Amino acid sequence: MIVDERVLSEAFVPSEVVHRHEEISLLSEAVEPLVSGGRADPAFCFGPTGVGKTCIARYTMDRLTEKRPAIRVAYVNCWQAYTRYRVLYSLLETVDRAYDVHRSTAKDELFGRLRSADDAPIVAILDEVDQLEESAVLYDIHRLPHVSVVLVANREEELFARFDDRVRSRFRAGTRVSFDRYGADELVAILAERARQGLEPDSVSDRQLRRIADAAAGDARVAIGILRSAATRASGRGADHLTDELLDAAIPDARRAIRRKTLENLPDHQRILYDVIDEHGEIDPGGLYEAYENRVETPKTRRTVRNYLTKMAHYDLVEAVGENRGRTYQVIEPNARERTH
DNA sequence: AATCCACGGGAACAGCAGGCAG
DNA sequence: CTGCCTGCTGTTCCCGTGGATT
Repeated sequence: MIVDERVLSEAFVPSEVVHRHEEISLLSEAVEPLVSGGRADPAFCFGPTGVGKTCIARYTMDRLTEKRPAIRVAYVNCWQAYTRYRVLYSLLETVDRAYDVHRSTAKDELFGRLRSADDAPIVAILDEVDQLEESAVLYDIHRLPHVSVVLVANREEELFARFDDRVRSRFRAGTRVSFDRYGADELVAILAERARQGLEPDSVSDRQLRRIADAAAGDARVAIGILRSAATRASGRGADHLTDELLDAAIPDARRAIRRKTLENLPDHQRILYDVIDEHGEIDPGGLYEAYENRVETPKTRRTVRNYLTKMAHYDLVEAVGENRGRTYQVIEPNARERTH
């Protein structure tokens, strides 16, 4: 029943984008100078999760390289590359200058390499850029005349709050493209297109697509996740179309699956912290550390645990309620609506 | 007023991977 | 191959800040 699994995956960039034409043309305009050999101002994509920011950024840059093939596009996800070193490394990697770069290459060496890779313009898409711990790397990149950046993040205010002063002033100019949540009709159109490309004809009805769209509440990632999960189950039992029962199972699944995946990727100690918080529902920092301490053989220090907790709060896994003395921690439920991440 | 508790920045430190000389 | 060196990363130590609490 599934024809092409990639079409239903999260990283898939469709060759034709449904909706978002306005956003695409704004973004294309911003990078247009590159076509004629100029330099583009920084561009920003802002919006909540699952509204197509990353997808559109990639799509638009793909179209750009069609116009001018010499342009190299580097995609960097700042969840993984959150230090200056990793960002530079990741950029070099996609630009193909990472050949003999190794772990022990000095940062300035990496930067120098990127600087000398100026035979063709580079567009750096920095995804989830609000996860960057050293925003100064943006300033470094900005100084390179042959590198243009597209920054992808959730909210402008929070992003700029994390910047240091130099970066803030440098990036004040630039094109902002903001993405709103999809309406149900738009989601249905997106799903229909994915189903057309990824599934056998008639394996899912319009009414079912509508149901998925409603359940996803404007989040295309969740919507596609539901479709994928339902389709996988269906083909697992040899069915040639989706049944409503399969959908019933897939809908609550999709959000939880995303959560489970992030939890699985969490290092052990952080997982345990999460579990403790989850079991208690609400717990004060002292009690949390105590419980954690009893559960592992070699506990990390309090300071390290604080680092973990701030990190986990960033992932939107846990939440600190209150200030100073009366502070407590609790988990954020995956189905919490309208998260402010 | 003194003490407690929590937070987070910054410096120091340890572990590790890879380069390189012998 | 071995041992030393370099430099990133994660962890810890130290400490100032600020709001409770006694």
